[in-house]
Amino acid sequence: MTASTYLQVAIDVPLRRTFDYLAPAGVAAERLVPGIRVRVPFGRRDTVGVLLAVKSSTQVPGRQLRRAEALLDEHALLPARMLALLDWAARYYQHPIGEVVATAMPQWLRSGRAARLPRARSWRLTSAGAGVDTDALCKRAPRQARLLRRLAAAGALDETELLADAPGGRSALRRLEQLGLVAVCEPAAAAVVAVSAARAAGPPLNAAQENAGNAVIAALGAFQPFLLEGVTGSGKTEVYLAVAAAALARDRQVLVLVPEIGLTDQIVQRFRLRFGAAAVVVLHSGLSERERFTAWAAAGRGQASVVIGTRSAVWTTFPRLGVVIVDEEHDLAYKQQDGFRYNARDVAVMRARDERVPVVLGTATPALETLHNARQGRYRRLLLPQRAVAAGAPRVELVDVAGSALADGLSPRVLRAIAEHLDAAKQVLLFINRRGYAPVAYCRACGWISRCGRCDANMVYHKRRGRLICHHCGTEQGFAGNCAQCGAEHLLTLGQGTERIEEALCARFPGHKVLRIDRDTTRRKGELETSLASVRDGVARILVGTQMLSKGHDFPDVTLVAVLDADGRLYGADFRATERLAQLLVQVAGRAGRGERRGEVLVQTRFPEHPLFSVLFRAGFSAWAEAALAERSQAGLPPYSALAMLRAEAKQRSPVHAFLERAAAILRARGGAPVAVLGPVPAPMERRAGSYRAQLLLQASERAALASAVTRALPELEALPQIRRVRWSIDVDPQELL
DNA sequence: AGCACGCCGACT
DNA sequence: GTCGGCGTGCTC
Repeated sequence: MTASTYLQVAIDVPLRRTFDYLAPAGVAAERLVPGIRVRVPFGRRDTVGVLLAVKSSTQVPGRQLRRAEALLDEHALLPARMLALLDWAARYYQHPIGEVVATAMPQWLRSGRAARLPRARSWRLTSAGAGVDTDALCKRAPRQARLLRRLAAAGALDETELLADAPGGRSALRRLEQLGLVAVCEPAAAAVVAVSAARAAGPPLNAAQENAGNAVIAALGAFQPFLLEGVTGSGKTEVYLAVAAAALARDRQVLVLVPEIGLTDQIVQRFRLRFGAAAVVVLHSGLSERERFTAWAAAGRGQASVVIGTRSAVWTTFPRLGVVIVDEEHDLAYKQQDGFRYNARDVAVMRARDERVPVVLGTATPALETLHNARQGRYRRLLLPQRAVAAGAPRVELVDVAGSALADGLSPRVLRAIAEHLDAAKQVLLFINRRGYAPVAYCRACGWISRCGRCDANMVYHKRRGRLICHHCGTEQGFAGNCAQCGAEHLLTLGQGTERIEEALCARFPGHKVLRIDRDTTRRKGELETSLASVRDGVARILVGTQMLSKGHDFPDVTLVAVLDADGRLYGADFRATERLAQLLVQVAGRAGRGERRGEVLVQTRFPEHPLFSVLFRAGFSAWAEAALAERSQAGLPPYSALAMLRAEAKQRSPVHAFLERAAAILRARGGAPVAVLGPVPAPMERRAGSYRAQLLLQASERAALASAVTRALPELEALPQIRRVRWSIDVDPQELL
């Protein structure tokens, strides 16, 4: 080891720099591979960092340099390409490199644990196990019975495949082993998990699906983004499967991103059915650390063919990535809303570029940014025009509720329609974007309202729980209908949420099962699946839910969809509010009539003349989007400009503004003419969870000008004495200006 | 983010 | 007299 070898290390701290170390004593130079983990002394503690580069010189004075203690890996956990992507992401999102690198690694590895995978094992029945009456066992131990049946059917199975879709399977398997009913066998003895021809073929594609799939398949091996536009039911997933099959046939791996956990299950099942359970691994926040590491490592070693995951799965490493698929690319869930505020869809595109592979952005309602890229020719547009199952587009009707007093928020027109569809033995879906019973409680006697003490917001009445709950900070208090101030009874509860709608429908349509689906009814694991099952098997007739119901799920017997509160977003403060509403309305309409019967969509609004409705429902989403893009262009808003938001918050108001005022001065000085510095202004909900919040919006027509202004200004901001009195963050490409 | 140092208030 | 409050400074 020569003295002129320095390790440049990323450490998981919120500092916008790296740290140099001497190599551990007695380590061969060949082992100093960028992408391995190193254990290093850091301040007064020890921590795990990632080696970014090996250098022959350093700016750090010799007396400050310390020696790394140990190398934790033999091979790079993060390959050079991933390190380059992370470096880009840190600069693009103006976020500390150490935290960015940490994002790309499971906690299991960040904490310094060995990167060894548990050895792949296979299981077989013992003779005792073969003699078990699984029907009898099913009563007492259904999970064990299920595993025994699988093994009986397959002879022997790889552990991954055995435990796929088997909740609680790991402990059941352990128990079976203890009982001597199953045993580990050599992998060679296990049935080979072959992707049989029949399995890989899938159903025939229609012409549009075929064209779309072929266009992507023809692009395999080079960078090319595709916008796959298809309404709900047009069969995007079949295109994904065809593309994945082609990539797999070339011995390439596939990354599939989905917006949220709830949507992984169904897509995972379709991929597993097609390619075999062992080929497909899942990555989302519902996994244990061990499971997450196992899945991540299986991808990194090329053992998993397909990774399906939520936002953070975009950082999975692959030795042979072949294609990236981003489902529902417009979804806000791809944007991380705290800490390292990346957008997984945008990272996916950059990732595909680095890896020289195609990326497919699928949606019925493209984000305006994506549409703009397609119009500029940067993305190729693929259309799936018709519904694969042809029932035709649903009929949309606006229900004018201006000036009419509604019984529990339900107009006579909507109630009539519900009765009709129920009589026709169909199911009904109602959307209201608010949980709880009523958004506010009010005392006529003394004027008291259920205000949250820590937020600029009202506390929502949750009747079933008998509580008032603030949806912004979680503060709760008991509420039995009496005024907290004067003790008066029978307070008014104003407005409606899912709970009240549910109650009203139960009263009006006795004999029809009403099912409410929102965060309150699906809090525990598996509850959503149970609810969805009772919709599909027809037990539930009326569904009331928040927008979590609007996504992805296929209910063939739902023929009526009603949106009860579209107006909230019609005049929202955020310039993207109408984009969200347009996307929601189209997605929601897609829930109606996916079976053979034509669906009906009712939208309650006090502004039926609003142009959004006429354009959206007469001319369609594309026409609306073209108009919206023209407006954005006029106003100089994204995608025709770049935005960044500097936010700050503190327990008192004054330090927040003191900091942002100083920051604004610095940015105005450093940014020059191309960068507009707007603010600071209080956040739209200034007080939240006891903190005062304010923000500074930066806007420039050229992204590069904005980026360089921020890059130049940040060191000065960090040196401000006021910065220590606030919590602050920078958000590049903010999705919500709130 | 941690973690330690340092200088002022109510307690075994 | 000390335990501990959180302001300040630093991390190769």
